[in-house]
Amino acid sequence: MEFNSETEQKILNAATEVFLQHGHDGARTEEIAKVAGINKALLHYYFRTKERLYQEVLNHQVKKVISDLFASLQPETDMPTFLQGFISSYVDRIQQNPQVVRFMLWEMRSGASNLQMLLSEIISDQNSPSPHSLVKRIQTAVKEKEIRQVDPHHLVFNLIAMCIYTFIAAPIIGSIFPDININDPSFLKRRKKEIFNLVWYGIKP
Amino acid sequence: MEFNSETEQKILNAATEVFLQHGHDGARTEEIAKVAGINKALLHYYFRTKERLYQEVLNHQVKKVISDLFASLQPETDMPTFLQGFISSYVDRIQQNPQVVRFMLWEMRSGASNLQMLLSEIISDQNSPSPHSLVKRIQTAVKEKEIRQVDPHHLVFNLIAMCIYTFIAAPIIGSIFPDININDPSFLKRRKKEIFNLVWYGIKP
DNA sequence: GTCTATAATAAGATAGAC
DNA sequence: GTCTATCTTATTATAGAC
Repeated sequence: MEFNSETEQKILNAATEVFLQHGHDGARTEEIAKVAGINKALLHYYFRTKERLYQEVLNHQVKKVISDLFASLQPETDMPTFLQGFISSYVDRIQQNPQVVRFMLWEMRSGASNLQMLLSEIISDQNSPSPHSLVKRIQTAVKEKEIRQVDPHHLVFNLIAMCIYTFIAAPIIGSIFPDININDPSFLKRRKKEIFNLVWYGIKP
Repeated sequence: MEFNSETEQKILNAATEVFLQHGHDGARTEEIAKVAGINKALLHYYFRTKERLYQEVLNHQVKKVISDLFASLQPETDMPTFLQGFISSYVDRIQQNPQVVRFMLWEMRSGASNLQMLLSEIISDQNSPSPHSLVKRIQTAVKEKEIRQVDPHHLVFNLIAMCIYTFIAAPIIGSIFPDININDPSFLKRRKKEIFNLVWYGIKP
């Protein structure tokens, strides 16, 4: 197991910051170098091209997003607790780092075959939890009449959608409803509660 | 009232296509010219710079997205019909043109002050319907106990989130659940039904 | 109005000294 | 390993003929 040199890591961190903010096309290697506190030449020394550096960042971020998403699932608890836990921890995570989602949704244009493969790999790895765990927990709940008849996939989509939306649409929301402050703790609390209520009343038997 | 020349319009259409796909930074004026069937020089003749052309496109698209979103609201109908109408027409619109939403969410980084202003303008225009109409319809429903106590803003966020999500996350969803085809009519029908059921059961008194 | 040719600049990548 | 200086190429923008 080889460890990255400190410099390599500094470049990776800087690249992550810059790529997440500007995307692949908007990112400038010069800015990455500047943020890392080094120069372009050294960047090329470590990563050869902008493309390779981008792939490293993308790879790492995608893995992190997926595993973060399902790391905190507690399938053994009853449905309301399970939902509340998922919503709460997921909203917190997104709020702490909304850029990742914005970045992924943008860069994932249909036809990004490298990403398709990357995702397939991650999902098929049996050790790590996957969206399928979430789907399965809901399927079980339906079968045991813990909740009403509902399409598990669509419920998963709906949950993720609601947790994500306000944070990636923050600038829009801010312009349209000036009195709402997305990052205010009271907003967060409210948000979680409203999502949970809608979903729980929406699916309880 | 002056009308755009045919060529000007061809360039605008091409620019829209290219900017929506690649974003501001990824778009190339040469590609725009090619798609429009003209050359770069003519593009500059009409729009002077890439920046101005971009602003035209952005301006037009943002206005369209907002007005489309609320054009089909029918506040006079009862709540279930109202919801069903909104969900159905909104999902259809997004599905027909998911790129616009992806583009807006991406380009709206916090600090895009030109956009903030643009949105404020559109919203404050009393003639056109705004998100506030949707909020108001829900407020009324709460007041008249047509639905349970619910935060109108959050319900609006939730509705929009669910309608949008699957379409901008289509590539991700495709990779994780290979057996789901977002553009299949049966998926669309299912999607609308599941959103409506979750929301209606979730808010009925 | 529309084109070809070209200038001006920006950005990625490399050579070579230290 | 790290830097400065430089090359090469891509991209925006303009000049000038038709």
